[in-house]
Amino acid sequence: MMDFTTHVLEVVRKIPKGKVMSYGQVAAACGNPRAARAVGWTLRRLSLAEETNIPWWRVINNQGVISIRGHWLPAHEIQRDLLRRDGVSVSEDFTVDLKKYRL
DNA sequence: CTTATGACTTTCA
DNA sequence: CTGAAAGCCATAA
Repeated sequence: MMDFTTHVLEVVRKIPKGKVMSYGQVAAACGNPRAARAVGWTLRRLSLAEETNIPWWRVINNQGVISIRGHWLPAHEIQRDLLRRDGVSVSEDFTVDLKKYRL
């Protein structure tokens, strides 16, 4: 049994290209559908750790919107570009069609 | 062990 | 539709 953090990293790393996953979805994959906040906490730690090996940009909230509040860098802009690079259409409001891209 | 925080989610107005 | 509040989980101090 992996730790919650490790499990989250594994799940996020397994996200297929052209698809997006919500924090709640990732948390559910870890066995705790309510631990979405914990997922965000862990991923935030990753960005700071420079461990960009993980497609954290494919992880968004259940609304299909990039809720990053930009504390250290304009992640929302970078994330939109990365998602577009993956073939995901992102609106100007940083909204993604979960109906199509939600895994 | 207790308190505080956070890239969330859901429900009510 | 938009806005605010409460709830739940994990990590850090």
